[in-house]
Amino acid sequence: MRNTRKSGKVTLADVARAVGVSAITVSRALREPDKVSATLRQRIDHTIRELGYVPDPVARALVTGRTNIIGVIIPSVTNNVFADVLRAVYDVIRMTDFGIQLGNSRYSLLEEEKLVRLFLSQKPAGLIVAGVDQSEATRSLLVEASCPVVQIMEVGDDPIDMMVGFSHYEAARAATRHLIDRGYRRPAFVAARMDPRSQRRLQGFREETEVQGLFDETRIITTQRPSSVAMGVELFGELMSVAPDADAVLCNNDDLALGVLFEAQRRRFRVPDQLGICGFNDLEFCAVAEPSMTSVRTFRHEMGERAIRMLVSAIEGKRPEEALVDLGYEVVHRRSTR
Amino acid sequence: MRNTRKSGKVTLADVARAVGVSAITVSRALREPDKVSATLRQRIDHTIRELGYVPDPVARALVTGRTNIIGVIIPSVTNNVFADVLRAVYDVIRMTDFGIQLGNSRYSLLEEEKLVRLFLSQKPAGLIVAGVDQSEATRSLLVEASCPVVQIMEVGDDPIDMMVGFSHYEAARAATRHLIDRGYRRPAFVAARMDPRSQRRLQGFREETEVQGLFDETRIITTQRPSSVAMGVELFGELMSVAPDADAVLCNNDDLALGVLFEAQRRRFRVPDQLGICGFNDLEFCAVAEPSMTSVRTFRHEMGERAIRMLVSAIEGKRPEEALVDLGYEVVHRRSTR
DNA sequence: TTGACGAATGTTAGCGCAATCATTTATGAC
DNA sequence: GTCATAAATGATTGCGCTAACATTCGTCAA
Repeated sequence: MRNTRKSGKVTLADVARAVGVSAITVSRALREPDKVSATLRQRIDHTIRELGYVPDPVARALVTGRTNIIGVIIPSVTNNVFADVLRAVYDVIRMTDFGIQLGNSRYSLLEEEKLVRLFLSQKPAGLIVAGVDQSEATRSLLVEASCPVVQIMEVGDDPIDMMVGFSHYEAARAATRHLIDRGYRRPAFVAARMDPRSQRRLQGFREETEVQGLFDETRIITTQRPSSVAMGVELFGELMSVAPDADAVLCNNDDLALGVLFEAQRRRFRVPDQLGICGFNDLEFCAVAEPSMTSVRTFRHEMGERAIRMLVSAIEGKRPEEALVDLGYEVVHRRSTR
Repeated sequence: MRNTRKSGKVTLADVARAVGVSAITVSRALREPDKVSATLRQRIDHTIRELGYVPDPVARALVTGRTNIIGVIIPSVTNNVFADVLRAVYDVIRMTDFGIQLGNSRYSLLEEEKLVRLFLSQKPAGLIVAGVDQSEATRSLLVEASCPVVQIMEVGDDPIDMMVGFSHYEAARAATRHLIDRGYRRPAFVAARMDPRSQRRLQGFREETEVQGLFDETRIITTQRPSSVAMGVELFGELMSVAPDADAVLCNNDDLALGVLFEAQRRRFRVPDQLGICGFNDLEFCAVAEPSMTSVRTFRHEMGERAIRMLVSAIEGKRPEEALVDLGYEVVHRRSTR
């Protein structure tokens, strides 16, 4: 009957009675120790430990109208990119007594909206959401929300509240320029899971190649299906059957790039001479791959860290001066491009 | 002043007043629709929508003593293994109105204990924790907990409550046997982040090689540092300097295996003839690597799914017959071993 | 028509805590 | 000693909801 065990709960009132003070004094000793005399505070602390009192966050939330839960809504839990951001979030909130409620919108605006409604109904202390492409309804929910909100992964005009990210368009454009600078003349773009960020990267690729007079629609291979290494293999195969003369591939992420690399090796392509490969995100493996992988470095850990710090500051009433942080990117040239 | 906006909250009482019934009737219409007459239920539903009433989960939790939050405590958010499990959890939970509070214990028993205390104080509906090696204090907290608990990733004697996983010892032993069966006579074991599961895999490797008279301490390379592809590269380098005659490597996970593969390619090893490589977990990339990677398949998605289903059933009062589920494993032979 | 019984709805109380305002107790200037 | 002032502590109230018990209504057999 583990579900029905009496918990023998110790309340504030119990502590107060044991110490011989009123409940509110114990409450204050916990939350504003300065406002309670030193000796009393000690007696209270001692009794709390003796009785094993643990504050009830639910009751506290009911009366204050706020929980100490920070909601984080991301489109995927398996994507390494978000995992890195999350890790940073945890590294920071570990020191605090905030908890993280994680929502997975699975790249669906509808599911995202449902999650935002659900989270907001629970009175979160703050919210972190990925991207800038919320539905109108979601957006207005967040604008009206009575808690701070940070959008991450991207930068854009009119943040809902605060924002930390970088320009996917610019990053992809810089990577494309890199390929062209390295002498590749028939660059291709390969992408899966065409979410809004991927779309903007494609746009960066498109415009840079157009400007340089090297654009060719047939060298753009995309799919809505989820991204994976295997998908990189498949899409590269498709590219080779459609545009076998492509001499470089800008991949929408490193997983795809790894798949392209494997498949290129299977087909005995000489990388980087015959085929240049550029990934996106610069996951840890890029540096040690064989050959090492050129990629666009993004500052995911810093993104998570900045986001959660801004959020916590805002929760505590100290809004940051800059509501919009652009962390930039960096094209890391390695041996998969000449 | 987005923090102080009046929310103009609509309560149960408001709905009740508008409909002309008592609050409890509205409450019932929401939670036990059968107990309210059809016509009244319709009027109530209509008014709820009209007024935009949203139940307050905090108030509900205060009076019922339970939230609808399920706590999940894992040691790492960047490890793909846990991500796959999490994804399954979300796939199931999406249909329900449970939320997931995710805790990251960072492979520390102390942090895990802190998290369990924190989570339990918040009256979760249920708890999922990774592994079977909780501290004594954590364990007794969980045993005393007034909610169902599922341990995942491993199986072991005396579950705290319920358990879904597999035997890491047996899986590693089977992989070792595979290497030996394939004719490798000087197998090595490479591992990072020696958590309890890694220890048990090492034990499996050790005992199988001992039984077969092929054990050699110098071919065991481990480190406490976190696992990564780069670490695979490094540890393989170490192995080669200490035991250059090793003819196969059982890696503690696929990331390490990928690192070993890259470094082996750099050193012009012929895989699988000169060097066999076996990973662990059979991440998606294994099947499409070049050469494709032998690995031990583990059923991570099913693990998450079973765990969350068992948990939700238990929350609803229907305990599963079998409290302990062993999902097994499968050695997948590919071209990285002959 | 009566009464009995189940279905439908209502009344009361309180979950544990903190906001608000009220009171008491030190502290120190003169 | 007196008074003003600050510091420390307390009483009351209610957050929004549901458990437990209480009442009313409708239906149908005799």
